[in-house]
Amino acid sequence: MDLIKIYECLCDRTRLRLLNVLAQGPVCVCHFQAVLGEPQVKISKHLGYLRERSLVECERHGNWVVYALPTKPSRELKANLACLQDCARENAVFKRDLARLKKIEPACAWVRAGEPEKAPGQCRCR
Amino acid sequence: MDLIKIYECLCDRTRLRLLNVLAQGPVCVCHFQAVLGEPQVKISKHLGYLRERSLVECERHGNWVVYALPTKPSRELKANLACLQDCARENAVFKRDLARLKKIEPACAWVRAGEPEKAPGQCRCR
DNA sequence: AATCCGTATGCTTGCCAAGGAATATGAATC
DNA sequence: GATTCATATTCCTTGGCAAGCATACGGATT
Repeated sequence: MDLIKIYECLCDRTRLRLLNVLAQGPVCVCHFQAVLGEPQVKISKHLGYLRERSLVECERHGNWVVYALPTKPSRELKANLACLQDCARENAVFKRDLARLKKIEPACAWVRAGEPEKAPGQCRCR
Repeated sequence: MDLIKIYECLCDRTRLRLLNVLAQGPVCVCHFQAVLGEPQVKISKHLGYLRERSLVECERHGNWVVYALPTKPSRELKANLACLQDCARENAVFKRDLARLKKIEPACAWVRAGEPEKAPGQCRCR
């Protein structure tokens, strides 16, 4: 049952926040740290958890690792992510995260534009 | 976050099967045993788990205890149950359960009709 | 009151996940 | 080649849940 694997990923607060942010587009790990305000280990471990279970994909560009939702999600995953989006819309925590993401956006424009060669020497979003 | 409580309930195979069956209407514990083919303890414990977290409600009629989905589910719960239904549609295990439920239906018509006084002296569905 | 039936609860064992501290990796810069 | 930066992994402790066995409970029947 793939469904269970999905629900296991969804039953943690931190992972829900990660997925909610990812729904806006690809994001680099340091952005997650800035947006969620959680320690690096925590973020990295949960991303690893999601990665092992194919709920996210990642790509390395130099020092930076950019995470994104799967390009070809299963029917079940697509349905549940949509449902999550629906539920997140009215949630204070999720909305706050998205607000912080927006503030950071200028610093990570290169990610959104898919131009890793424009990445700055040092992270400027924290 | 109520959402997490919901997902915690959904990340177990047995509980998913219980909820899938309940989506068809109220069901008594002995029916679950017959439909899922799982031991009584297992069924009862998972129903208890769901009950504590308000994903199901129950009502006692003599020896029998009839379980049902909440009469007034939250927005989040409603959305996720609908999503589950959507995902379950094409799943072999879920479909098999519903087929077994249909076979048993005559023996538990009194539940569906809301007529506990017509319950038989002994359970006839196992 | 003794018994039977359907259902629930304690108890134990084993596993897995979360969190944090320290450390490792891989890539870039000096 | 040594250092710096972003990210990942390891080790450890703690807590919670699944499963099964035995037993308790509540209601009906005799």
